[in-house]
Amino acid sequence: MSDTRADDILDRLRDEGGRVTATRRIVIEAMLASPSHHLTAADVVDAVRRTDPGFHPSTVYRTLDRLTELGVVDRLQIGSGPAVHHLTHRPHHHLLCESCGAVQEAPADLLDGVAARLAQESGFAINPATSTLHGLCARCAAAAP
Amino acid sequence: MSDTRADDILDRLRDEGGRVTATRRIVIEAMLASPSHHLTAADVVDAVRRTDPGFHPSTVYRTLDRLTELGVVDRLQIGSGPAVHHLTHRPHHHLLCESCGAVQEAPADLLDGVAARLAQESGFAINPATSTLHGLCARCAAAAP
DNA sequence: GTGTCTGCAAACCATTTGCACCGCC
DNA sequence: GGCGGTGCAAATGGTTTGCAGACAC
Repeated sequence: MSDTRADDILDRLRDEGGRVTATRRIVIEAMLASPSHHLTAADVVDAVRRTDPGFHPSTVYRTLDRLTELGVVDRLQIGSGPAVHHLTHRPHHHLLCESCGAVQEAPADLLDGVAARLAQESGFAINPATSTLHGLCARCAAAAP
Repeated sequence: MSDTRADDILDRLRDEGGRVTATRRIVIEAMLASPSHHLTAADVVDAVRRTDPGFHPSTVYRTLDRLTELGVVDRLQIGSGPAVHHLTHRPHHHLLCESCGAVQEAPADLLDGVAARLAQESGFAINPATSTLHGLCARCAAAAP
């Protein structure tokens, strides 16, 4: 169940010297329960307020910061808009549609060849978790010329 | 000379129905003269104010918008910070170092294979001009474990 | 009890917008 | 002279911070 998963995360948090609070449990459970896998801070606030109205944005930002530090959450800056977050799972890349704003996942090995080439040619080491390719999703590409 | 290049750009601007003003000439010349190829709006304001103190940020934003629309300038959102701009030249990708913030250019054909694979597998069409790969530059990768 | 979290308000930064005036075409 | 550009101030949106009280450990 997701409770188990939430507990695992909270245990990790405690192991790292963090404190397990009702607030944090609610945030993590909201993220686990969310149908979308790419939540803005505002999305999290909305979701959490269903359980606990009077919840404050700054708390979400601080909680997400902490969870990101901990490696439990990935934060992703897409375009100039708000950052999106998701619980860490298997590694993957992201594709952002510049027309409709949708984020989709791409296979983790997508950039392996590119990474090898870059490492050799320039020593640059790609970070798959935060490298987002921009472009047009299939739907929008079909709609545009 | 850069004057020639500035004139070319201003001519294109006029051809598209825009107006050639002293202000815009100054902005373009400042970008041509800048040692860095990746300028934030604030950088442009600073550069322009050396020629014309009392210059206003909103004008820079509007001018950069117009030039971006025109295809003369590329705008690039790197991380959560301010957007950077450069005059359009040969197509290329960008590499952002997540440690030191440096932006470097990568060969235009870097993602050709990836683009072909994505197009085939999911119909997603990469936009090379705005796709920035994140990671660690050679210097920072060597410094970190 | 002590150090971390939280609520709250205020500050922050990059960017956008509304409005009146100015000046290119 | 008409429309697009500019100066200016104020608003916006996302995020961060300072402080005082609350709570996990």
